[in-house]
Amino acid sequence: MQKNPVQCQFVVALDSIVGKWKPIILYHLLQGKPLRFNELRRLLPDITQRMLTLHLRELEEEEIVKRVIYPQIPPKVEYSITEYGKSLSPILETLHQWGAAHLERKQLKEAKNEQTETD
Amino acid sequence: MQKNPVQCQFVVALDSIVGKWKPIILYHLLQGKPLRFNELRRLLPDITQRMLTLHLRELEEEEIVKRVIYPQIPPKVEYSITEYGKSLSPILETLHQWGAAHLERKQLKEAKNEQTETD
DNA sequence: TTGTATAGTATTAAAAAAGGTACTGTAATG
DNA sequence: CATTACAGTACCTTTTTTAATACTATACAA
Repeated sequence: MQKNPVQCQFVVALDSIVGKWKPIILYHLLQGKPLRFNELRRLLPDITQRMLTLHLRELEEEEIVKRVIYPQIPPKVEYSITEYGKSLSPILETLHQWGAAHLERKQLKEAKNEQTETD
Repeated sequence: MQKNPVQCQFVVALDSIVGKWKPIILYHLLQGKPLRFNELRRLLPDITQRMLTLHLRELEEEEIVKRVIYPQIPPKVEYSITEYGKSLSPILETLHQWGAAHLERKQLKEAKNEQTETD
């Protein structure tokens, strides 16, 4: 990892939200309702337990996500967004909007290409 | 890559700016001045030619960066941000701000820990 | 007694990303 | 004549990320 100070702020921010599953985990947790481990699994049908664990640990480490263990059997663990984590909301929002526009643009272009090909 | 529609917009947006060097390449190009290949290399002292080429190609593919070849010898190629690429500006800006705050927070916390340890 | 649900861990394998080094061709410079 | 600048490409290795599978413990239900 380059130690370039200019890059740092971007990288720091991106590290917190990048990862194959982090954006969607955050998306769900930002809805506000705490979610249990298996609830998250069901919301991300293709994630493996290992990957979910790893990403949640990273998010917890950065105090973006809070992990609460209820000492019961069978075990219960709830994950929720922290106040600090909520500050990511504008970033996610901006990304989502840009992504949507980007997709639309791509699709328009593809449609145009198909048209000129059949002309 | 998960084909989850909820994740798509995030992933699409992130793909355009994520990569070990993309944010800093974009940062420099967003200054407005077109940059030559080797100028970029000098600005990113640790990047290899190969990595710079690959990232620039990806950015070009997405029409975020424009590549102009001047048929001279020695060759001259200029990279610049496109109008479309400029639309990434708010994302980068938001990320940069959040990253700066996140770093500050981390440093404050470390300082606090050191203090309590020496108490 | 077998199976289910819970929230994971451990181990190994595969795939993707990044890095390192050498090499191209042409012209100008020392 | 050797070196430098330019903008890369080709080939190979290392590192990182992701995936797959099996396993843990406990309690409850059929």
